[in-house]
Amino acid sequence: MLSDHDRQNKQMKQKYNPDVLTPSPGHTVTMKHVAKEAGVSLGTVSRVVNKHPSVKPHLREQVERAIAKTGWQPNAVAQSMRTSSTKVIGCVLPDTSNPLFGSIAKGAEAMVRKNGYAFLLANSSYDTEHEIELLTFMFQRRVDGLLFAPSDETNPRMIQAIESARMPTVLMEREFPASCDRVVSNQADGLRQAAEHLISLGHRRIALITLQPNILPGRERRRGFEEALTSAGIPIDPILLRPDNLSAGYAYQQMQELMSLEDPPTAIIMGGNMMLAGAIRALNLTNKRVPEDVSIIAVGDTDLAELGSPPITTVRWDLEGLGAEAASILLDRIKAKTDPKTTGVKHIVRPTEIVLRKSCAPVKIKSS
Amino acid sequence: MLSDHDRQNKQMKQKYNPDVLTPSPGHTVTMKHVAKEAGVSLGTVSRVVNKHPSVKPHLREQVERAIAKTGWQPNAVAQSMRTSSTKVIGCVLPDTSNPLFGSIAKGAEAMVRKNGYAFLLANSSYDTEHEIELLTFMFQRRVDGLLFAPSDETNPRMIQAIESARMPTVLMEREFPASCDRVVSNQADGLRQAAEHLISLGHRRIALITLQPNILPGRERRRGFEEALTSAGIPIDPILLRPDNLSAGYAYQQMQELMSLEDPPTAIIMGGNMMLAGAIRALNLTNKRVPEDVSIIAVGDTDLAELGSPPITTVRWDLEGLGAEAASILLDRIKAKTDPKTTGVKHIVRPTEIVLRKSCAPVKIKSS
DNA sequence: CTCAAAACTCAAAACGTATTGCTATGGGAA
DNA sequence: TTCCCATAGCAATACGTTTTGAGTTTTGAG
Repeated sequence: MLSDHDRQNKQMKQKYNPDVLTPSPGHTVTMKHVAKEAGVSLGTVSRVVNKHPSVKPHLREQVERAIAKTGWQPNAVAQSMRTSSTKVIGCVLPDTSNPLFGSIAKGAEAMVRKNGYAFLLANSSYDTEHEIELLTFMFQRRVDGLLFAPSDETNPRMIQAIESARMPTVLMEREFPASCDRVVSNQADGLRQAAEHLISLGHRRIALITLQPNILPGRERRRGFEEALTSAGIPIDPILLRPDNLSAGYAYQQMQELMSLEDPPTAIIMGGNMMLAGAIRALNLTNKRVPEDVSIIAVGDTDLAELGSPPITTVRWDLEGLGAEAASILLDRIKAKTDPKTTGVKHIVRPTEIVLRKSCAPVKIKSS
Repeated sequence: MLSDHDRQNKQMKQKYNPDVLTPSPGHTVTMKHVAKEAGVSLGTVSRVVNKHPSVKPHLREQVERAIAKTGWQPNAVAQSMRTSSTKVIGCVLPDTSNPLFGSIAKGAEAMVRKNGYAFLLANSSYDTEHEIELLTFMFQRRVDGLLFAPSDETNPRMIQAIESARMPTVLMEREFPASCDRVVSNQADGLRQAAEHLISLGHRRIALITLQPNILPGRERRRGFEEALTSAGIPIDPILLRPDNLSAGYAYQQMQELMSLEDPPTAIIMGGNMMLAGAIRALNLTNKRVPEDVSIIAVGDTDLAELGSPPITTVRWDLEGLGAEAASILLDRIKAKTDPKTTGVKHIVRPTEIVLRKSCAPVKIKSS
């Protein structure tokens, strides 16, 4: 006699049950096929796959043969469904074609993959609204965690969004009032080194072109710069501070303005990794020579800085390492299932260093 | 009276059913919560969400309020499960920190995102075995399609792997004997232009440092180069052909060898986008001047080429556009559900161009 | 040789959504 | 007023896994 349920089940079989299907090449093969092939139940197949100890060697081998024969591959979607863990780390960056973010992404991706997670990448094009959309996008995909470098830390909508993002998040080169783990490089110190180097060469009129203060590196670079000047007893001339943008175009334009000042700077720090190109373009238009007429330091090391002429002194730090460490912290968070709100945020600061090349010279004695 | 199933169901409710749970902040909120909140059935919520026409405005609004109130967000994992489509495009590249691949990735990612898909990225580090693993990784995650640039087109294991990969795939800058859509740039033409330019300047001893022939650009660059020489009636001197690797280090080393030949080339083409840096390093060690002593053309445009001194003549093409077009073709494939094996492969060739700068000069009259 | 405990295996439930019949709830026509 | 039809809404099912609670077999001791 058949119970209600049996009948139901039987009917189902007639329509859908893979038991009766030969796993033809076109059809997807599931654990059911494997179970059928091995003459064993679903649960047993599962335990073989997941290396659960309590399954006899005999059966285990039988199942493994069946897997090989059917060519079954686990379906990560179904696994995610069942375990409510996607094994995916999301990563939202402004622009991965900027080698700065590209390298961070690479380091993060490697770490993420090494731990068996997948790496879901999205560029925001420096657009806060887009970033907010991407946050919900990542949440809807139920990523297990998020690596994030927002474009504007001060935007209230962004602050609100990150506060309510229901996923473990690690910020990279950024910080928030909200309690959020973060890993950053010590830009203040890098700029301090750069400024001190110039000061030691006798420069007193030093300009800084850098990012806007609504993201951490913008603030920190300025802070380190100003601290170095102040320590040396050099007053800060606001006209030499150009803290508004990170593009090459901005650097190009500010460079021109600075050089045409009536009392131009004798040294300029390019506080953004794309800026060197803009600066060189601007310099090419003038008859100023580096370092004879003006000393230059770039923040962010590149081929152009190393191999251009003259080679440019830069501030550099380990981008891939930063991405990797951020990923690592995130994975720890996920594994430990702890919340920064209760456990306390993790705040890593990584070193920066100055690499001396040929773009800085002692200041020329001013006609006095 | 309760049927078996009802009892079962009831029991279930006592244990798990969200109906009786207040969707507390910690708990995940599902469509069930929304249905409960709206006093409506699950199916109705689904149809509201999916904009199915047959739901009264009154109810629709009610459901939307419930969604807003509960803060429900669709679970993409469950959607993938149900629809057996993940809306994810996988992308496997050798190394995204190489700006060549980084730009391709960026263009692809933008296109993919624009179409509502997610972008799953993985670097293979130029390792074929790793690439094979990544193929099965991508399959297990059930990506809807794959963008791929393998590191070795000739490896039989790779050929086998790509043949049996059960997902729509578009190759970028690569080709396979297997029937596979692909989009490539016209490297042969680019190299032809480069070689012809040098020939027109009187050069006859032209060297080519380029990638190994087991990937398409390696073969095509060499082919274009040799065709140009042959057309001009210039014999090909094997000693000037260095087709083995794409790294800066290789270029550095080959450059040194070439320059110390007893009959050195008067012009050199660097057929790899990372090679210029190596070449410049090598040149910096010698007293050779560019372009006076040796003319240089680089394949792949970079800041260093544009802004170094002298600025380097290069062959360039639209990387982001290439990535975007590859993604676009893949998405079309997915939408149309067609198979290259039956429909015929799509093979896009995109133009390359030469950009003339200051690194090439007429050949010096040889002492004769 | 029997029985209790231990060791395995199995069937079924659950994850959150989309969809398919089907059942009511209307409204309109006769 | 009655009957029928169109249609809005509902309940149930399936997607492919993992896991649990409930058997069932094996083992070892008495």
